[in-house]
Amino acid sequence: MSGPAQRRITIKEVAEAAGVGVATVSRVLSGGSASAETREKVLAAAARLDYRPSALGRNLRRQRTGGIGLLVPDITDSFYARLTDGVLSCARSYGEPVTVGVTGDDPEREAELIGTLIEQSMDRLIAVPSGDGEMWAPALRAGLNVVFADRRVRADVPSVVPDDRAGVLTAVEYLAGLGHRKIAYLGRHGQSQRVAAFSAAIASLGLPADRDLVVHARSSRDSAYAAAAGLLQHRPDVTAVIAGGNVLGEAAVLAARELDVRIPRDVSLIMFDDVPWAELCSPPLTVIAQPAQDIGYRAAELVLRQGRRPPTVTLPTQLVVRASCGPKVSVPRR
Amino acid sequence: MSGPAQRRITIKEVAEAAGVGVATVSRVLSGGSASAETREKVLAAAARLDYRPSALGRNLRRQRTGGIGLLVPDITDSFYARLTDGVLSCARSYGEPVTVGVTGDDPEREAELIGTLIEQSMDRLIAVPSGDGEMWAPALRAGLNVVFADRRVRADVPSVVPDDRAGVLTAVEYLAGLGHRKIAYLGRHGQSQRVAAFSAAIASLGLPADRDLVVHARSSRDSAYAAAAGLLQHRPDVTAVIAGGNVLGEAAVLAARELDVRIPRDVSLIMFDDVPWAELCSPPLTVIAQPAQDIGYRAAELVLRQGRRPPTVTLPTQLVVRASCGPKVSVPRR
DNA sequence: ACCACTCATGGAAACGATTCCATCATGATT
DNA sequence: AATCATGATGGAATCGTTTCCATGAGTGGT
Repeated sequence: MSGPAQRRITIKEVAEAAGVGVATVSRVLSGGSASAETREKVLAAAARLDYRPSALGRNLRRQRTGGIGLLVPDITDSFYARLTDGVLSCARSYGEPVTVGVTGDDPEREAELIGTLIEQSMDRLIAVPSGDGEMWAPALRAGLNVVFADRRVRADVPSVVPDDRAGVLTAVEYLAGLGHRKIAYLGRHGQSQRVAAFSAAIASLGLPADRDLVVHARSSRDSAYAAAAGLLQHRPDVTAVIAGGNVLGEAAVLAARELDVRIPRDVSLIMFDDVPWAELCSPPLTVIAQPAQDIGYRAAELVLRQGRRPPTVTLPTQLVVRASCGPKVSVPRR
Repeated sequence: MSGPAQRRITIKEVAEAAGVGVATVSRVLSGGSASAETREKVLAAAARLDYRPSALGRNLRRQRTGGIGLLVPDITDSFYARLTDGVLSCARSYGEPVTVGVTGDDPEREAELIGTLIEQSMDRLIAVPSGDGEMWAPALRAGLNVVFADRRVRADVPSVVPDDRAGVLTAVEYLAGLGHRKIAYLGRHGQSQRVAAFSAAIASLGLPADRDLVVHARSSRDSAYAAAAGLLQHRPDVTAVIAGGNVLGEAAVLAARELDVRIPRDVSLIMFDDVPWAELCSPPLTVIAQPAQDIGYRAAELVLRQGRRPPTVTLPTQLVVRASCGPKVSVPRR
């Protein structure tokens, strides 16, 4: 099927064809100094032979692999897909390849993937961290150039995150303004920042604190559905739910339908992350939009442009009001 | 910030620590023959020093980079995100890293990305091809091990594709059974297979052929919306639309709303690719489900397991009836 | 007791690039 | 005219691994 796998042109052959030494070829091709005459000869020979320098040789000598590693919990989640798109978009303009891994929010899998990346001598990594900060100590000690995206678990690693505090506060204030007092937060693991912001917001508005009002799911759709259904079923007193991501939001809508809980009549719903279908949904979902693509792009910039790196870049979120929130019902459901 | 970038342990140091030669270490670690005694010494030394072989050195020597390249048109599109997930899932079980690039369905960008991959000596590639078959000749000649996914543009390259013919036929038959005769296909570039299948299905059912009933969009959401709006606006006689992907379907629903065309009363809609939100949509969308994840998984298997490779794997699609199709209206719109 | 044969073992070459360093030519300065 | 500075150039070392090949030890057979 495939041909005789034609051998690759090496720098030695180019040198021979141009009648110069390999060192000169290398210099010309990587912008070193050379006389106009030899430069031309080398360039001509390289073009004629269609020479492509092998990244393998270069990387071995340079002791580092170009390219970026990217670790996301779930590429199927629109938020992380867009984040990935941002990374790829920035990396492309630098001509850097990106190696993607999905962690499923499992610290063990994450560690395994980091291991693979280190084995490849990859020295730049963008990650949506699953585990706690401790886990990253060995990777950092190995000289890995890490940037966190979406979540921040260590102060000594540059991070690009959405403004969770403001986003949560906006959502809670909006719901409180509608008269809601029992507001639940439906989140996934790894959102400690947001849960903290949620509790703070609840407290600052003088609403009743209740630890059971934050529910956690794992990263699968099944787990999200179970968490949403559990919340709606066991807490008929909550009148508003904040879903901490589009998968959670989707699960909440589905669970509400199944349980015959109407949105927004019976319970109001705000979803983190604006996705195209939020508008198509019935009812159209009120959301806190997050700049997923920007987060990825900025993280890639940070990891590619070494040097002065701000500890944390925080990107604004935005409340988009549609039709999934209404005034508090006067009598509790059921 | 980052520490003194501790130097990497090399095989030479392990050999020294174990009191053997480097060749022996290499043999032990890659499963060659060695006496039980030395094997143990080597393993102990490697463990003690936390030795990780450098993929760089290995790859240079072996003249090939492990890992898989993956080229998709748009990672933001749920279909390709799921396909990617399938590839990653299979690759993970082999411990192979995956390098992802997005082509935007632009043959030029695609060629550029292939170049980058070849530069990395990557020799395995899974691609959703954007251009025509010709484009791939150089890559194949370079000894690249290619598998196509989702689309098949060359007979001499193994491909994993959904059963477009059956899927389209099912959709057209379903709509015809509802009484529709003017059925439009809203597709994107690169779907020549499906367009051919569409024309064949129309013909086989004795429906009027009309070339203008297939409309093409580029891969952006804007382009999809424009195409959908154009179709609905200029062809009030079509009573049913088949959208060739979830982005197109989304655009069709949006455009229909904007133009006050009601689904399914005014026009019926079938969307290719089942996505979670299809059920949440108003109305819930009737779809032709495609096994996106499976396509990716199978393609990865094919590219990883060399040897006997079937020319084409075709995976079944499935009609999922929801609420976006109705009987043909008796009077044309407007 | 000698030969043939197997098997573990380590030295060294190879992969393809970059880069240090020595060499040589040329032009400028004393 | 001799010396020095400058700059272009090519040989060779280097990166970390795998693998070829030679060596030596040990075993069994005649």
